[in-house]
Amino acid sequence: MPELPEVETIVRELRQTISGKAIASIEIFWHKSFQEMIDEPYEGQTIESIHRHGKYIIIGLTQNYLIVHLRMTGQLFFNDRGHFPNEQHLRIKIKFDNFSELAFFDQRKFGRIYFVADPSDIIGHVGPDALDSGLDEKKFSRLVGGSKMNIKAFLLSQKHISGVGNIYADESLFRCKIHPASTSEKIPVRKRKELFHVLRSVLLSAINNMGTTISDYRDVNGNEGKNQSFLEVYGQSGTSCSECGSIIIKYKIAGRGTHFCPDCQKIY
DNA sequence: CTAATCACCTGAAGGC
DNA sequence: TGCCTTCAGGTGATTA
Repeated sequence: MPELPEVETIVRELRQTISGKAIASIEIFWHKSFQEMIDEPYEGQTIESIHRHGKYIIIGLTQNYLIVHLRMTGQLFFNDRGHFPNEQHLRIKIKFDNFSELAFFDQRKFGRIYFVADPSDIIGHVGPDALDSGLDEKKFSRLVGGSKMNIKAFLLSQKHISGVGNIYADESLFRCKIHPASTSEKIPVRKRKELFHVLRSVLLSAINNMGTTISDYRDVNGNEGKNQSFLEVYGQSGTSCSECGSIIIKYKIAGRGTHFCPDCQKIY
């Protein structure tokens, strides 16, 4: 479900809702969802910081960390009433004082919350965040030029650049007029740099729109995003391309449903 | 290094 | 209505 803009939206809301709160207890309803990597007490530890790296949420506690990955259908909801109207798919509750709590719902059970001493235990192998201030067009171009993967697979692999998933990969490649099956290293330097800027602008405007809700994504308050009405290719197969009028098509590239305009997007 | 396939899970949608 | 197949915003392991 969530890619960088959805996770960023959640992180910003978590800062508003749970910063400074002390953990009273954690209730686990699906054991695999909670990976306790260290034998330390989390009770009494306070939420000191909340950050994001790619699609991972890093919650800094007094001594240790909670790392959250929502995978396909994970959701984090905050409330201060002590219960939810519908608790189907509820996997974990992090309870604070005075009945407030952060709940992790996850229909497909792929998501995880890890309790660790060091975030790099979980995200050490993850590449730079797509919005990392240390990443520039030159570094991005060099990363793309060093890969023989097709560009769709390159963007989806989190080890080169992290945070990009299926929706924003397709949208960025469309806006850049690059065919998703293009070999990364064959894309001209000029186009690689253009892709860097287009990718960032696609991600930033999705953040401004509070993320994209296709089916499951909701923010911490249960609200849907607004970015889905601005998609040009994702989920648009059969409609006409906004640039040339050709029919947007969908087929499997890099093992994923991939949407693009067969006429606008050039293959390298 | 890259590519393909399976695995992890549940539920919605489409074909018959 | 019911059964069967396919697909879904992710990623890690395994096997060519």
